Amino acid sequence: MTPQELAAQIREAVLAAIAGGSLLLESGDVPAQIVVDRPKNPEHGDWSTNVAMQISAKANSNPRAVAQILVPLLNEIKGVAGVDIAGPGFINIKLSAASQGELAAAVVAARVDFGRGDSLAGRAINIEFISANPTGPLHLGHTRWAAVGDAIARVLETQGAKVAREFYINDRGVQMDKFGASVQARALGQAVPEDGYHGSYIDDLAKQIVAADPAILDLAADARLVAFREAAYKLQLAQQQGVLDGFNTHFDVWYSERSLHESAAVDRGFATLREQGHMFELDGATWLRTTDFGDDKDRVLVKADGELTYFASDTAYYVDKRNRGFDLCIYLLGADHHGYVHRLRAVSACAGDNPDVNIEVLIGQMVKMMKGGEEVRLSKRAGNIITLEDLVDEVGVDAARYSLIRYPVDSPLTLDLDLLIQRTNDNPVYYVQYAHARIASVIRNAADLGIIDADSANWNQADFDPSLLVHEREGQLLGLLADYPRVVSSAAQLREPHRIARHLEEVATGYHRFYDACRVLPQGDESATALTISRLWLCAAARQVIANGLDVLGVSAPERM
RNA sequence: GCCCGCAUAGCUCAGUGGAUAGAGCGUCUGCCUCCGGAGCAGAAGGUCGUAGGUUCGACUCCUACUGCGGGCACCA
Repeated sequence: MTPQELAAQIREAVLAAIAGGSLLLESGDVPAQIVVDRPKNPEHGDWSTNVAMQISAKANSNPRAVAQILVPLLNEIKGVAGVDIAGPGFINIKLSAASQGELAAAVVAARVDFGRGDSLAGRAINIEFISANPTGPLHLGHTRWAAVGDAIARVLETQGAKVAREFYINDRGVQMDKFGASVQARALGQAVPEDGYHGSYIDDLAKQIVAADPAILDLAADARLVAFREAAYKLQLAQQQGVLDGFNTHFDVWYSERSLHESAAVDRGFATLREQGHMFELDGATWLRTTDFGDDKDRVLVKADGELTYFASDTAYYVDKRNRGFDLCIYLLGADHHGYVHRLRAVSACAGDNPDVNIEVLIGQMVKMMKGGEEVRLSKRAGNIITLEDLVDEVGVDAARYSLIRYPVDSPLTLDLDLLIQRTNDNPVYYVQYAHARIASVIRNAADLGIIDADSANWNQADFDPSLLVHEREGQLLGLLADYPRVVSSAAQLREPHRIARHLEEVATGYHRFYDACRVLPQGDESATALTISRLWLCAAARQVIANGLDVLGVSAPERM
């Protein structure tokens, strides 16, 4: 029995108590979702519910008295082995081994679908992240979003949402010109302007461009600058795309700011805002009255000199996303952009949308890196850039992704490179992957011994007797596996994939503890028993949950390490 | 000045109103004739920044304060 099924049965019991007159309550007062949690203390049973405390006030009673009424009804539920009242009114439920163990077969049968749900079915979600200028390599802040943004997209997809990962290419404006001028300067053997780009990658780009087209040096000055800018742009964008591909982060849409302007999307965006009545003229400029919707000042769209602001692009871009059919636009921004939250929400409102429904802005705090006990300073314009590739070269894609994902993004993150470089269980990704590889090894050995087929898809469920899984640590492991779908669902709802990583670490611990206490395969001249088979089912279920969870994080689940 | 985030063990950090606040690292102590020791078991280590409030119940929600990080543009 899954906790979801148990919750539904508890709800039935409460409704039955109301119908029978023992609880003086309207059926509408019963929460739609009964909370069923795993108690921290195993002595408190397999599952626990606080429903008695939730409804006691409305029933004009106290929680323990309500619990007393419910206990006999809960005892009637098939698969429930015991019900206790504890503390202020918790109801602790113990399941029979058979009922709890059935879950292993359910997991093995569901395979990659275990943990998926439909709470976001039918939603079209656009999630925009990284959106770096194509003027340099991706740095650590981008890398955090590459890992977390992709993981959020994957988590949303587990709940049935149709998700588009989108990268907004800031390929318009003075930064591009500075970039082109910097590359050109290096190609001509000149010093890069003070406010230009200084990394050694600028020299590399210059060399590549000249090597591919030596005639570029003979162009007239104006044309040459443009040629360098465009050539460097193409190379740098391709470099970012290649790096993200290797990082297992694949975008569905690469949206160029230039194309936004070329496609008249800006005009369409302005038309929408004008219809809604929030644009106005002042001092020769065109403004959006974002203060109507909580911004602290109104924002300029068109400057007095006729130039569009960057904010105009942002505004048009939002309207364009909505016109492309997305009912929710998620933005992942760095902490240095947090001032944008109010104005982006105001844009949504000015366009006639509901900011609480159609837009969501998540802010990721800074990533710091320590090396040799000192902070490594990050600077995009200075040479000393810590890039995505640097991190991956040092620790690999899996460890890089995992160590960035396992923390919530709203607190600053300090990565200790010296620790991450060590391939030890200082980095929990190895701990989780090790559990997966260990299970794979056990099942491989079982197949080699002829006990069972190597592929759990071919196992016969009739051989599996869940009632044999009576060991305390088998029960704890089953409980952790049963809780996985709820963890995924809340991770999706809260846009917090780190919850999955943390749960996988618990599952890995649960498996290692089980493995330590419960011998799976026969030893010496013993032969396989029904218990051997049942434990192999539990192993396969644990392996499936770890594999599914790692997949949501975009991290590999190795058969061997 | 205003806005956003954070403050939990020596360190790095989990903890979506619930029971005795957890993990890893570090320190100390145990467990390999046998399925992967990248493992397991145990010890020590906490006024959850401070003060109020809401609640049957607060690390969690609200208010103020203190400290730390980041941000304020007709820049991009």
